[in-house]
Amino acid sequence: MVMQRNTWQREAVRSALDTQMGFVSAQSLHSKLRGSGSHIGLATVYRALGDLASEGQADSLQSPEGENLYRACSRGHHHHLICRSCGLAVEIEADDVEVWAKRVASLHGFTQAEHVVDVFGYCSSCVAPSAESAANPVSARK
Amino acid sequence: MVMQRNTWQREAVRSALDTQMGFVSAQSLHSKLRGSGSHIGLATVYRALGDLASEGQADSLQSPEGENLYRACSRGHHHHLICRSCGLAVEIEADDVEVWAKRVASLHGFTQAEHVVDVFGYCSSCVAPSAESAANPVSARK
DNA sequence: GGGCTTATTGATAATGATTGTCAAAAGCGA
DNA sequence: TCGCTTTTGACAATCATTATCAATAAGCCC
Repeated sequence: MVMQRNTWQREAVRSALDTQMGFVSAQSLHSKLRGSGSHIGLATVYRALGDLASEGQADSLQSPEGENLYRACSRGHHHHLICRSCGLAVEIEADDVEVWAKRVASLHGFTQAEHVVDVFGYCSSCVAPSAESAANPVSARK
Repeated sequence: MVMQRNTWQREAVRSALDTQMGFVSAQSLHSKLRGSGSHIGLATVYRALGDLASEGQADSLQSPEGENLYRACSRGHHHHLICRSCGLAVEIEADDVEVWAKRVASLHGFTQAEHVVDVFGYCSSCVAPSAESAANPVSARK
């Protein structure tokens, strides 16, 4: 087992993530840090975020555009309601869904089920862009 | 409006997708096609898949590794139970989840809610790799 | 069939996020 | 402080995907 060392870089990433409202990409967190004086390396930000995520201190998900987004979070498994405009994320309870996912999986003979459940929308502050005329909302996949 | 022309390439992609058990990436569909003689271009496969997806003739989702996966499918909105090993996908009904997602979204003042709900696991043919010893299952994100 | 117009193709370059490399720098226990 | 090891960071390397653009081929009218 490897000894984990404490570096100011790791702290910088952790606290930058803490001050963040919603989910952020590694790239934008890196530029924010650079913007505030720190000259931390990009690879380091990626590493730190990856570590935080695997330690359970951060939560990660993929944006519809395929970027990996992170958010500070210490609690266990849960899901999010994410604003497509400002990135605001609300943690939501989804016990029903948990149960449903497990049931569906075993019903079909699947084991070691994991699930991806996230809801995207526009929060009340970010009113939906031109309501009806939005014939092609962001990330319409189907 | 633009006129849509019928090319053998488009057909090739469509039928290659049809003969596919589960979800495939554009890349692997391209190599499959090349492997069977056709010398269709990669960009064309991407374009064809994108078109199929936006016409509703194909279904798309992101793998945990960040690739876009496609599958032939003509029905409306639904979700999948996907085998992490062989890619087999079972379409699952999730009316409860639909309702839940809408309710949660409006409960928090979110509008134009879309959701991502997919369950990954190992199908009965692909027994989970060394059951218990799997301390680090594929795509463990948290 | 013969042209004509224009959508489509495909080889390749470009992009953009993420990861690998490796020498230099910095933790931390002694 | 010393020395051993983990980390860092600049940069190169990957990898999926998209843009470019000249060459090709569909659909159509004759």
